Amino acid sequence: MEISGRKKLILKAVIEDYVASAEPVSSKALQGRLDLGVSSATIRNEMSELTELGLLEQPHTSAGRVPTATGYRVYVNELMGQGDVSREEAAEIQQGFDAPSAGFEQMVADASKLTNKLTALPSYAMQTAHGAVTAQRFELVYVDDHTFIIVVLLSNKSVQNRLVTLPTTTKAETLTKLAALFNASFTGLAEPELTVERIAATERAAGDVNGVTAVIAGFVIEILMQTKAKRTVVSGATSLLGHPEFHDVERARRVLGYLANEQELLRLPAPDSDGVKIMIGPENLAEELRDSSVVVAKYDAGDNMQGIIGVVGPTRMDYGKVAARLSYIASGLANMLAMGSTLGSGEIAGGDLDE
Amino acid sequence: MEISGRKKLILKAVIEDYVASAEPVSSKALQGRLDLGVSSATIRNEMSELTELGLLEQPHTSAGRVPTATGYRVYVNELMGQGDVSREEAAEIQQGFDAPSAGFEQMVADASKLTNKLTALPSYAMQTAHGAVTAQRFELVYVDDHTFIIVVLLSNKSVQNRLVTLPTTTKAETLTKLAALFNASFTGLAEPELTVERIAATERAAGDVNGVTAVIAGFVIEILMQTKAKRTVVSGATSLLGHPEFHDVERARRVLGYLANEQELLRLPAPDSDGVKIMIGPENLAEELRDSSVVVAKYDAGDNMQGIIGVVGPTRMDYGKVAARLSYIASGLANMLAMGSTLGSGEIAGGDLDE
DNA sequence: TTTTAGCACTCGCATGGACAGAGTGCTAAA
DNA sequence: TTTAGCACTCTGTCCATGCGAGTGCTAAAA
Repeated sequence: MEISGRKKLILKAVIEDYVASAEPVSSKALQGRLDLGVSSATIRNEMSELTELGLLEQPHTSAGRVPTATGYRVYVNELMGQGDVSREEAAEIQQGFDAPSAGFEQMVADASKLTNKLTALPSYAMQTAHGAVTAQRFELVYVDDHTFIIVVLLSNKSVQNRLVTLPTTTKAETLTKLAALFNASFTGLAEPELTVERIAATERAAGDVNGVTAVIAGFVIEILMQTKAKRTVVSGATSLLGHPEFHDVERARRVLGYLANEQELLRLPAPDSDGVKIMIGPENLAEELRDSSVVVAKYDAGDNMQGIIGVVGPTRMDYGKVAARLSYIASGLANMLAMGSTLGSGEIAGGDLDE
Repeated sequence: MEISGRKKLILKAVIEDYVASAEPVSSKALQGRLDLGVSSATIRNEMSELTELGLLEQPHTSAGRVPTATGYRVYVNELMGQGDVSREEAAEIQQGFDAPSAGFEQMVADASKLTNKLTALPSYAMQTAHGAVTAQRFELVYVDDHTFIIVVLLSNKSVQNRLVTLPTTTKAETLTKLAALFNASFTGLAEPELTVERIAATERAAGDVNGVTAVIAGFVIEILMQTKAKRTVVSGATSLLGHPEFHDVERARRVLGYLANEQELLRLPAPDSDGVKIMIGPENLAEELRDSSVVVAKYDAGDNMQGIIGVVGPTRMDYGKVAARLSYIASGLANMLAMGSTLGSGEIAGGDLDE
């Protein structure tokens, strides 16, 4: 389909006006706005054709025009300017990342909060590793004869621990021995490879009769499984209610319900590579999002770590601005994570030791 | 103020009818419901007096009656039956607690989810320790020359860790020595007692020139501070929208905004001892909750651990039922936590090792 | 003194008509 | 191809009307 330059200008103007005002846009309003040197009747004719092309629609016969999902799509693909991030926003983002945060999960959560703040839209984020997560290093910390701590360093650089209290007695030497055995036999293995046979072999090697080996192995399996089950964090779900399209409670509830469901969020499509993906209205597979839009950025923080961060909002949103901020935040986050994995978040705490 | 038995009966019936229907209650409806052997006119007279007493009110002159906050208060204090937990619900709660969960934080979060499910109201929960949290045990796990893990067992039985990566080299022996020094000098101390002098002393004792001691101490301080900053978890905020009083988006937004703010939630009053506290409408100090109610239970899980779990909802709620479920869940949670700290969550994972 | 039947009264809410305003679509001329 | 002009359509608001629910009051009954 071929659409004239003027039609494009008009479509762009309709969308930008509508995004700003939430009101159907009239031919007269455009005439004032566009300064094309043509009358409102001409614009009316063009709008009428844009409507036939399925890019605009009328809420009712004598109302102005409103973009359709297809209209937004054309806008996003061809017409929209590169949104930019203002100096103040960039500063705010920097500041958001400068605040000390404990561990990768926290950084991702902070980035999501920041996104919510800068877009006024609910934001979601999740971080994943390519391939399977394995244990890299085990440690068993003796606390007392009935208590010890399991510490596992995972291949995605996250550290997990469990406090174990048992009725049976476990000596410090036993733990030392077991930790060595686990480090020898179970590092680099993914969860399904921790078979009963291997565990039994370790138990024999340790000369363990109390079943501590099995208990520890159980926790390790649990940890690996929980890490495999990717965690999603959602920030600022309530912001949705600030947008007029969600003043209808039922509609808001559908989307908020969707956001509250981690499993669903995981199924949202992500960009193929680094960059931003935009899904407009009915382009969303999820029924609940059919009248909303999703903008999501993917980032790669090296070291086998990657993740996505996105927002959900009304189809009437400033896609350029949102996409720009999102990708700015995503790359900032990627930097922070990459830095964290080489320089250590030690930097952060080391700085202000004395207060 | 003295109110007759019949007035009490009528007040109770008005409240229970209104809670069920969300519609103002008429004298005729009560006549059918109560079977007092009196006419609607008599009931009307009583209702009129209850209105003068400030226990009921009329939305408009010719409407039925609706309870006031004071009315609910009298109901809660004197009239309401002991809500009970059905067999199915008890089973569901049990089941909710049986699911394996990792660590105390997770158990509390699960209990909050369960509460949300059983009350259809947003639920919040937080766990605190009496007095200051101190470190009980330190461990430093060597990963490679530039990487190690700090593991701290806290007095509230939670284990925290940090992965540290430094540009400088730190040998395994150094870490072992440092861990011993930290265990000797810093256990049992609260955050403000980790003074610069003590840290410097440890640094000298360790012969540390690279500043690792300071980095570790920094993390420990951070961990203690974060633990002191109590964490609140909120579940099912969206459920609020299911109640007709929150079909007004602005009103819903106020309360949801409040719930999203951890700092605010921390300021909510808690019951003085074990038991349930109910705050009705304007009894709430927080402006945002002035037209909502809060029901909150406190539990004590021994071992210096205690916490609260509560719900926020419309003043029109079934206080008896909510309070009963809440205290049932709270005591279940207390049990689980107490068990966890003696028998170990080891029990949980130990069970199903082979699948 | 308390209860009750009866009735007038009030108020909310739904319905329908009238009207103004916004914006379009179409036609005929430039 | 553009435009001026005009008829047409649809929304939103206002007002009047009527209905129904429920009360408050009064005067009689228990």
